[in-house]
Amino acid sequence: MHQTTMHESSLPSNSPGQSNGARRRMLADLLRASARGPDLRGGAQLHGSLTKLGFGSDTMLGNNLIDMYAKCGKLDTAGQVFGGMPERNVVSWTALMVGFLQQGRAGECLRLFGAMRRLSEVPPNEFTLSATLKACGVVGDTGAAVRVHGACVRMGFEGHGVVANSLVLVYSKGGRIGDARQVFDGAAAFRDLVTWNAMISGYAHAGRGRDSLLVFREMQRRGDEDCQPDEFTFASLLKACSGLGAAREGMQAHAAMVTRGVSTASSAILAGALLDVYFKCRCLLAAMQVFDRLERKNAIQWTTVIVGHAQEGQVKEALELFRRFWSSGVRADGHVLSSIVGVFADFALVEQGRQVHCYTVKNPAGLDVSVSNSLVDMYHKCGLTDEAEQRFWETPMRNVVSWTAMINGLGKHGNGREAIDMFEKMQMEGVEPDEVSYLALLSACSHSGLVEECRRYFSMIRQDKRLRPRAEHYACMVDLLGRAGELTEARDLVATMPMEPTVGMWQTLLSACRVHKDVTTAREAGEALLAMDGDNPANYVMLSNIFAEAGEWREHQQVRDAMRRRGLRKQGGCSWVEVGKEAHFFYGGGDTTHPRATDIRRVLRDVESRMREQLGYSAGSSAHAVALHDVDEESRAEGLRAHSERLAVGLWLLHHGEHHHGDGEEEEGGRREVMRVYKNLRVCGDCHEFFKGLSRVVGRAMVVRDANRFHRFQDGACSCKDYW
DNA sequence: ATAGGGTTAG
Repeated sequence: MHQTTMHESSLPSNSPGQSNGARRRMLADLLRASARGPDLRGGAQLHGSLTKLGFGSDTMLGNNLIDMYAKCGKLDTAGQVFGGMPERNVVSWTALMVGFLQQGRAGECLRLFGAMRRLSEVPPNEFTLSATLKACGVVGDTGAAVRVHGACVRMGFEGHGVVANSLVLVYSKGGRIGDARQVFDGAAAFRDLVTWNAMISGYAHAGRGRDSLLVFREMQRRGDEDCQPDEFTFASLLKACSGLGAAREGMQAHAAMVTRGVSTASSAILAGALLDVYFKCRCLLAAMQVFDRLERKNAIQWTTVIVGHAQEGQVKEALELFRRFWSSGVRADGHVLSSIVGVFADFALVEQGRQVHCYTVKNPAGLDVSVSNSLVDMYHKCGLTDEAEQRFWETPMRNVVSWTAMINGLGKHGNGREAIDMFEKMQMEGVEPDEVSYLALLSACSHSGLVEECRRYFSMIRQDKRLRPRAEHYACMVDLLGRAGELTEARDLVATMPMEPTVGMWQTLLSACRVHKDVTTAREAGEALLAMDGDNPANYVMLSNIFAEAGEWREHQQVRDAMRRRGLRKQGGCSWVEVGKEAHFFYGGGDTTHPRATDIRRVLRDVESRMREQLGYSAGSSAHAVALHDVDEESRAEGLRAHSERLAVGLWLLHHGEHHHGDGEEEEGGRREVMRVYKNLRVCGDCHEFFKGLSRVVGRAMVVRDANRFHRFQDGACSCKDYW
């Protein structure tokens, strides 16, 4: 931070021959400079000098002192000065309020406003009211903001710029975008750049990117010289583009920034918004160009690039960036940590997540309940129920999110009864369920096939006056009915529910059609799905597979052709495995880039021949494999051997020397380590068969997490009952 | 004494 240096010679006490009034003004100027610094030492020195000079009771200088101490983060001292003043005016009150507000203590700012109204005769001015409105926004009390708005009108400040700007902001943040617009329109006569920026940001915040762009264009069209876009304008504009996924507008905004000389160096937030827009628009190269050029990178910018890569499936790059971030020494806060743990959860990178867990034990951010919740979720998604539970019970101040993470985790592993127990315990601890926790519960019941319980809880949400079932809750019921084989009822629910069917619902219904081999319903659902989400290759793959498995080769081919005509390609499979605290990635179609690729193939052939001898297994002979690959038998088998999930398992076996001794030795603590492998898509049916046999011949449990669920293989069987 | 921007767990 920039420091203002104070020289002894510049102190007024050393400048004889000045009038008292001139000294007083000079002290005020110097205090303002110390506040800007901020320079506490210089400011405190001035405090001493002005007392010596007999200005101890001066209201203006007292106000300057309050401001200076507040800007230096010394609110206690600012409060002492305030308390010791013989006469306090509106500036004294406002300076202290703004001080609390800027130090993030909005509640105290509001209490101070209350005290001012009750205990003093001093009327508030436009700055007092503006600070109060902002504080209402920070504590999320829009109702209080409306009352303050009333006070503004009564006192004749409504039209004042500062007040209007704060009103626009507090209304748009409080979800009352219509009221914000009304204030904005009413302030047409004295709009300044801040008013425009407030409205642009308000629309962006409310998810109304189009309106945000329109207000920006209107400002541009007027071409007012005082209203040329600055870094604040561009930050909000970019946020709007990002929300819209509007790559072209985002790039235009970036270009306009460059021509206007607004650089990413002028604000870290602007740089962050620019990164965000490029990631949302999937322009990773452009994003990284911006990122690489940043001289100083903050934690949020690092998080944006890490999460941005992960969301594009570029896990390897995300991890590399995380490593760089971790060693850069940039401090991470709770938000950053929970976002990053979220990435590890999505990709089941438990060792990476543990690293963060260890860090949080020593770091104050570890106390953040959101970090704890994300760790609970991560352990569940990595299949480590015990560790998730331990972390859950260690969480202080558990909230509804903590409980939901547990309900969800238990549900995903097929422990529906335990999930219901958790839901009941949560209510006994006085935590009210919300929509998301109900959703977790429904999904847990559905996964465990608890049809009646699921129906019961579904009707409970409808009875709860606070809550309303959303599309996801209906989707869950569709899933449940689909799994139970009640495809007609599922189809009827989709047709009669009070909202439009979502893409996810049709996908769920389609996958149920696959399990229950219902080609008729599949045709209908498939048609609706492709009409809504025709750019997603996974939909074509699912539908064509259903036709193939039913022997409807003509329709199978039609769907494949439609997909090709659209220029869509099946998303590449990718699997990974953690060995030696390092994640190794394999891509579909015979990835030979791993340094031990040859050894891996050898190990897999080894195991396969043992499976053939002991269990009569042969690659590519299962019904799904035959249906899915319309090629000759030998190349079909070769293709399956090249599947990424098998290569990942091969590396695990190689690393643990497991293929040499079938019974394996006991590992530390007498517990045998479980093989864990992850895949971005659904595990292929033939690999599923392969893993069953494998768990038998190596005498070891394995957990495979794919895009859909967990599979636990043990002694020749899998925990999931509904896999094709 | 003077308003404005980005990330956020289930």
